[in-house]
Amino acid sequence: MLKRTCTCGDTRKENAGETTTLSGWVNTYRDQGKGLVFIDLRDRYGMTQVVFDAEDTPKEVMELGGTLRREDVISVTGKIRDRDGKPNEKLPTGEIELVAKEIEIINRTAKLPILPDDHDADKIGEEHRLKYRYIDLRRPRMQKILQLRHKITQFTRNFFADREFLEIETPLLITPTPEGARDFIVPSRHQAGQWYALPQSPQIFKQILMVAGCDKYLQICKCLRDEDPRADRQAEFTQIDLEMSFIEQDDILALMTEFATSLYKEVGGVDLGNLPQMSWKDAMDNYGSDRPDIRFDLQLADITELAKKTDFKVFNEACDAGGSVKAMRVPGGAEKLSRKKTDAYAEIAKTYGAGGLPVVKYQDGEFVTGVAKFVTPIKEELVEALKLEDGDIVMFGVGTYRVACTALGEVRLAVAKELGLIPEGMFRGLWVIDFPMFDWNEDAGRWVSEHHPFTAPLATHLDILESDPANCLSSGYDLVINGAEVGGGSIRIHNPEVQAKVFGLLGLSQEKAEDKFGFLLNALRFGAPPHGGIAFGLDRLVMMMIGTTNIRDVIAFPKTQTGADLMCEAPGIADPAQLDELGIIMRQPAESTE
RNA sequence: GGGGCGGUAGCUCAAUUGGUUAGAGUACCGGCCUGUCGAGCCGGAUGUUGCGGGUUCGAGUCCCGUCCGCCUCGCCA
Repeated sequence: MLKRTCTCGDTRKENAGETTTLSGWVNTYRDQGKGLVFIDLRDRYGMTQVVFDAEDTPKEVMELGGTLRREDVISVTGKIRDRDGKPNEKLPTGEIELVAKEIEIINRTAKLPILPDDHDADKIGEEHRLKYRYIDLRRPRMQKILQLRHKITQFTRNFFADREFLEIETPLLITPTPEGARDFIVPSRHQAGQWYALPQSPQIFKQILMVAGCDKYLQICKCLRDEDPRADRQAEFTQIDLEMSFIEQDDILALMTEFATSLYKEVGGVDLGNLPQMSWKDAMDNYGSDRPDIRFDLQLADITELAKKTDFKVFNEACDAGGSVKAMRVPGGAEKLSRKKTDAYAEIAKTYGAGGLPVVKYQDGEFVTGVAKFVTPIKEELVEALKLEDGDIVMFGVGTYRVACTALGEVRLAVAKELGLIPEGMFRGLWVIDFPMFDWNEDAGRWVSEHHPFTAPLATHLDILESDPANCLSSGYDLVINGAEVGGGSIRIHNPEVQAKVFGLLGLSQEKAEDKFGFLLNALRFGAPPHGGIAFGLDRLVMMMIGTTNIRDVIAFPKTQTGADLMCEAPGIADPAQLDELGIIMRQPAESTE
């Protein structure tokens, strides 16, 4: 094999005259006739033009050059030539070209299903890109993403290694636990009928590492949750997982702020600024979300008390049921937002559980259209409360507190997008803190953890943990950037009695808690240090820095919405002998007989 | 589990009201061309219209079912 002496990305003008060998894929070929063929040779590092020129290239090499097609793999040896007055300004190597003297055609390509060209690859159906991932990943854009992802993990390892964190692996085959996401399960051969679970996160293990005296832990690890995916969510994803001992919330937030801001600065070239803290309540109240996008203003106001004074049935029913009425003033919205638009926003509100989206315009000192007749009686107070100005539009979120907030919060995002209120290229982050410990789940008829069952209540709220769980706040915290949750964590419970109380509130009997989490409760009994930590979503960090909303773009081998890997065709059929060994009998689906 | 969009040549798409032989660009194949750089020009080959059924003289088009992909609600401690 002709061994390469440099890559397709690093030859420059000053290398002119040198003899070099390049290896790579034929990105494109331009056959000018019998005496002149150009190819762009591509590898991970870049692209270099190779020219087969009858005046300088041996005849047999010339002939082979003419047969090259896109994505053939070759090695070429030749002399670097200055292109003088005719550089290709699109390429870093554009000032030179390699004049072919010797060629080895390593592998011809079969007829290509897709082309790895950034120019048109974004139009290719994702199904094809996933099936032929090895071709798709050749694209410069995908290579750039893989490299960025590597830079982020390298930066992370260095940052935390410099601060005494130990990278420690935790098991993939663990025991199924109640609470949380649906587990992927794996059968045990030695103990037929018993099952491992794949970890939803290394949560309990990293806490036990703290009990084990490891003090500072880091792992970049896969987490698996058998739940339906979304554009920004995949059943199999990666976390930057951290835990520390003998610290308090502020210590973690300070260190993680330093990590996040320096990561964004040094890898992303972006100034995150400082990361303000906002309580969960303020986030919900003012932005209608526990992950507020603070790149633009447009805040919500609570007008529940005012709404009670109206005769509007929609308001009254929500208020009578103990719910809320939220209002959002859109400056100048009366003209900018047509009926068609506000109808579309109503559909958004409905998907988040609201009955609709009452709307009113404020023009010439009067409320007009929509619910004008219902809110006119509270005109003065509403104008005052929302600081309304002529030409504004007001939208209302109505329902339970969470529905009213989130429905209007989602409309807020849609309006901002429509009106172009979100500045391009801006990154704004914040810490959301003071989460509630619990959320009441009507279906289950019990409290469920807002964060997870190991999250400690705020020290100042420990006394109301059992007496008033609804108002008990936790020491949880989320890092939110541009309206996306990129990380979250908490101070953990390190006292077995407190942990047992929380399990109790979650409806776990003492027996079941001991059965399912006994190893954690046990560990806490043998000298557990105070500890806490955080996990960042690596995929989300990469997505944000690369500017994509598609998580599959930042994963080398992602899965589809039904959990399939279209390239390797997972999941697949297991051999009956394998199943037999595991003691598994398939219940034949009725319709699968053909 | 629910809602929405899509599936036609290797790829990206078109195809009128249900009507002739399902077209175009690109990739591929052949030819021409000595400075291209998304090369250009000329020609060629390429189809289970996702799959199964139905309506009809006639279905890519209409109906039913089903599979796959994407977006989304629920779900994701």
